[in-house]
Amino acid sequence: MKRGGFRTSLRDKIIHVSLHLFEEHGYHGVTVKQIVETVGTSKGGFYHHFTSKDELLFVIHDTFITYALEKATIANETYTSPTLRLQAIIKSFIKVFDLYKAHISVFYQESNYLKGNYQVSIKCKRKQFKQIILNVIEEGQHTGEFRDNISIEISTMAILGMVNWTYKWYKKTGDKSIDEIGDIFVDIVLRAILSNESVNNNAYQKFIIQ
Amino acid sequence: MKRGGFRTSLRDKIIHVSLHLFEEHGYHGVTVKQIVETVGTSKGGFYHHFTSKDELLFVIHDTFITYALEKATIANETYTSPTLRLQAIIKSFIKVFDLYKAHISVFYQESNYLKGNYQVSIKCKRKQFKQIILNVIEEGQHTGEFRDNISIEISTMAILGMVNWTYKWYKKTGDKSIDEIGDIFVDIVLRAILSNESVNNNAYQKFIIQ
DNA sequence: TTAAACAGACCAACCAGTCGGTCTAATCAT
DNA sequence: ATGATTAGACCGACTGGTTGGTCTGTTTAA
Repeated sequence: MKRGGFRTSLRDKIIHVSLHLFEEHGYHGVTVKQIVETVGTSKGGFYHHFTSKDELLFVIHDTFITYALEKATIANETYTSPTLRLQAIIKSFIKVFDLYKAHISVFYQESNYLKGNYQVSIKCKRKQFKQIILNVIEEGQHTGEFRDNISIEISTMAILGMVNWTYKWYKKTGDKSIDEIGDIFVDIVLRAILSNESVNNNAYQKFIIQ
Repeated sequence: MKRGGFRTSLRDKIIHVSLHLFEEHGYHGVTVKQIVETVGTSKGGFYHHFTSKDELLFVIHDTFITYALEKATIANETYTSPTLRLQAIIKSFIKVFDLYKAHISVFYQESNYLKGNYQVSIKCKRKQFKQIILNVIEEGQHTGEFRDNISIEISTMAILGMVNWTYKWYKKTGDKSIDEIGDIFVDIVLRAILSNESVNNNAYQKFIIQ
């Protein structure tokens, strides 16, 4: 049976199991022996599908960041105004948490253990993601939708921080859904960076309350 | 010569060196051998001052969180209005980054490797810190300074995320000083959560521009 | 028959922590 | 003042257990 076949392959099982083990105990807190025992396979099975434990860590990183980047790009291309774009990006990104919570946890906690080309590849995609937000804010300042008396760079990092940090506390069983959280984040961000003119227009109400 | 003497003790040297090694390579990426070689001491010297590598990690965590907690408490006690309090807390916290950037990096990247009582002790202080912000926002909503149509919990996490994330990107050599960054953060947060009445009062201008 | 999928014993390297010993400087007895 | 005593600071070879990874062999499916 080839990779991507109609039955879950051992490869996928290993990723799935490792993900949750890494999330709980950290990359270094989990041994390959533990992984194969939990999966119900052997060292041979593991190393048939992965060249190293490092590669497994990379795959986990890559699946998440690739997905997030794709969603952000789509959100960016779907809308034309910076306000709508920023809103869509934030909401699409926060939604990723429902799907990839475990990936993200591992991503932010273990990314500095990635080695060589693995690290280079991931860092590049991270940069692209940040750049998307940065561009939107810059554009919004030019069109006058966003106030321009605030640093683009710092605003971007503030937004990224606010959203990224969610991995530390978000739980599916919490009393706020990821959609509600996303709405609040959009509210906070837009209130903070929209220009006074935009706020006075219906623009603000329209986008926030939707 | 006793600990805390007028010359930097070996203990302090070990902490200082480990800090920067951990920051760059992660706790698991640094061996005790590397530490003692960099310091210019020996295994014996290391284990004379620390019972384990774990304890060293704990000490690093503890010095930072204890300091941050103390500063937040002071900021909280110095002012009476929630707006001023929140402003002071954010600014005091962001200032900690200048002093303890390395500690904070290690803190957020390795805290889940702390074991047993070490972990319990740190988690407790983290909770206290979060609670301080939570209380301020709650109080602000009661006094009417902050708008009350926004979740206290999510607002708190948004603020914490925005500020905490700074450890990922802040550099002393960057073109924004930590003070400027703090001011922007305060601006963003207050714009986002002040009630419309507060904004219309001079309160807003007064506090932001100071 | 063949090639991929998997099993599991095995290994070399590594690493946190130990332990007997040395050095140094302060304290004390004479 | 000076030799004896002592305690803390520090040294570094060594160890016991662990870990990522290998290798040879077996099963399975086409």
